[in-house]
Amino acid sequence: MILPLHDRLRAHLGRLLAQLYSLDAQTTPAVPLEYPPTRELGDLGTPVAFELARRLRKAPRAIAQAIAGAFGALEGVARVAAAPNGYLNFFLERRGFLLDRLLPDTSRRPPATAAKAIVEHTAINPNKAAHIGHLRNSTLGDTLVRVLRFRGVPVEVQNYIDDTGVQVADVVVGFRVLEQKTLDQIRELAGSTRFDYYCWDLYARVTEWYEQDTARLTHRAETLHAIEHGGTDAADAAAFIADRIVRCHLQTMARMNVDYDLLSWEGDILRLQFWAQAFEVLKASGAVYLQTEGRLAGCWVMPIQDEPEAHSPKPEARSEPADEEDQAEEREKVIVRSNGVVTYVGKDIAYQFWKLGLLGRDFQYRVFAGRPEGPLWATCSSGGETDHPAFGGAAYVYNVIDVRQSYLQKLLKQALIASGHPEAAERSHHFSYEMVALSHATARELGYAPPAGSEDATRPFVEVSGRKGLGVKADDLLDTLVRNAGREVASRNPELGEAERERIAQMIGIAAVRYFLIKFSRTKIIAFDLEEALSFEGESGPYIQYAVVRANNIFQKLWQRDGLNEAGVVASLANVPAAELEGGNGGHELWQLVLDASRLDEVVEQVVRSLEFSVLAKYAFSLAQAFNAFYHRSPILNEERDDVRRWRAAAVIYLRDQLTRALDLMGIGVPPRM
RNA sequence: GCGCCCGUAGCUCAGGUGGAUAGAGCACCGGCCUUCUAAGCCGGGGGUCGAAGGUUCGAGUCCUUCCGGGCGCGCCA
Repeated sequence: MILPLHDRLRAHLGRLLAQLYSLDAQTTPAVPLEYPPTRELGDLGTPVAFELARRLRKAPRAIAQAIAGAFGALEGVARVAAAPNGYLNFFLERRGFLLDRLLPDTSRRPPATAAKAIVEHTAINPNKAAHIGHLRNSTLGDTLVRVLRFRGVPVEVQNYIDDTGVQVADVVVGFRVLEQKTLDQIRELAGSTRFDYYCWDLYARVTEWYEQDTARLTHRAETLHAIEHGGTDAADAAAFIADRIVRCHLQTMARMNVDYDLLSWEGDILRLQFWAQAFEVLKASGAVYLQTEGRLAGCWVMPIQDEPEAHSPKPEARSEPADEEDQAEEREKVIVRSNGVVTYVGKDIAYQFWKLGLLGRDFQYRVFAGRPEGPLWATCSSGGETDHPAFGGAAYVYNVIDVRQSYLQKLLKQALIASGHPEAAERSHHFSYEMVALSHATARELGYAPPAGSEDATRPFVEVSGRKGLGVKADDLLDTLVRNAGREVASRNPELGEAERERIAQMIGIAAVRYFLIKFSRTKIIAFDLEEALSFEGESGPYIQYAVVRANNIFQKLWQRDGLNEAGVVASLANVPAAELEGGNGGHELWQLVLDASRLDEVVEQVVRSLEFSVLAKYAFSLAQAFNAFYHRSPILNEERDDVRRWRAAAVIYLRDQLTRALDLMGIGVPPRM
């Protein structure tokens, strides 16, 4: 970790600048810290002299020299230098830097004093198998959870289950109308087939069946109504299907190392009348009102501010006088329809209120499944456990949901502001990301080729469609990846037993997908290509795992051959000359490794600030890359100079530990062999 | 029409709150396995950063306009 050093250096420089140039808190410039392009120039550097040059009317170089001259002593900093171009550079105490970081990793975590955050992710309709797009959501969501926890934020992970929606209703129609199945027959089927796969196909068939005769949509409406009111065969079927499919999804996600604290069921939000409660709040605050005229007469509506921050009056002095009256007309979003039924937005507002502790009403809770770490909880409407953890009521909320929902997520924040909770709106984040589409090659493999000359054929990718059944099922993808990884593992480690090989193959396959889904910016559409995702070479999760496995091998052999363990190496360093680390043997490669490895906390800080995980992925990859290059050039086991050997080992211990942590933040484990 | 996003090497993409010589993977070419696992390493070719203006000591990064592409804007969820 290097952030504490940054902080001390900034504070020291801040005091120094204030003193040297008679600046106060207002006028002292921020001190940006960077890494000079080579270690010859320094380990840390700042261009702060450029900023001061304008104000002081002096050359940057002269300012840098003045600061360097007055710098004095700061623990951890060996030397300060003013570069000819005006940069101010710092050289660190390398030996102490590394030794500090090799101390046992206790009490280093920031204390969990921060306020609770809720992260909601996954939220797959419980009517069919999960696909590759869902994996992007849950991988991003789970990585967010891990990264926040690393920063010391207590996180509650929720998975929203839309068990009362159209998609579940459609599968109910498929079973009951299309296939004429009773609930018992559905149950039997669920016990004897891949139920989520079966529903995947059935859902596509129902969609097609509707398209053949749109009058058949009455079945959907009837089923939807039945589900909402309960107590019918159709409602029971819906409940059974949703429960079973959710369990399938949980299994898929468990393979991905994705886990939850609470499953929030939409049915409970309805039955417990969260909306009625939220409606009172919204009415009382005037956030919604009853429209009495126009086409929305009879609806409860919320005014929409299109440009909340556009306060530029646009001095259009010559705007046409009377006309364009309707330009001033406020846009309105319907929250409650004229028939009295609340819209999706309304339900979402109620849920968001509950997440932030603003609703004044709570769910009941049941144990949904047992796990080694403790029960997985789910909401319920009645008969819940009396003893359960406290859920909801968070200070921060992150809704992980794709970019197409931006408009609605914006309305959510407006509702919070309008009902008098601007600070809650400020703490509500829409964690948005772009879609996963299919490359043409992969779509073709799946049996879908857009007709030549059609619009789809000209696009760079093919859109997935659950309704058409077009997409890569998550478990199929994982199976393929694991199978490929298993073949590789077997050919390299023929002595491994089947169970161990399978376990390792799982870890490698998961690393491949998770890394693949993290390495692109959130705002980038991923054109998923099977062949590309199957590659374990180059910039991939397995590449990084491989680096750690190699590092671990070194220490295994060091122990077997020389009886030297890691603790022994670290303990011996105090009396060993550190020329190899300090550049005395020519070159700074070893130190570069240590410095890079120390930056994990800085990278995570940036990741949380920008909510951009590709930064973490690239960081881990470049660390692995640096290690692999070092590995080839600088032996440890066969290094004859004992001091060199020990410092190399020490640096690799630290790098390996940091890389392992980085992988863990991405939900990727380290196999014992590869 | 309005809003959001994308445009960087042949392809796919990175490029902290502007800073030191624009990077990586894949593909292509040439090397490296009696020495800690070749899922690796080393070397090579490859760029008007969509275009034009502007701000700045300094712009791939910030502002404006334009071009090309995607998505969103419902008494659907």
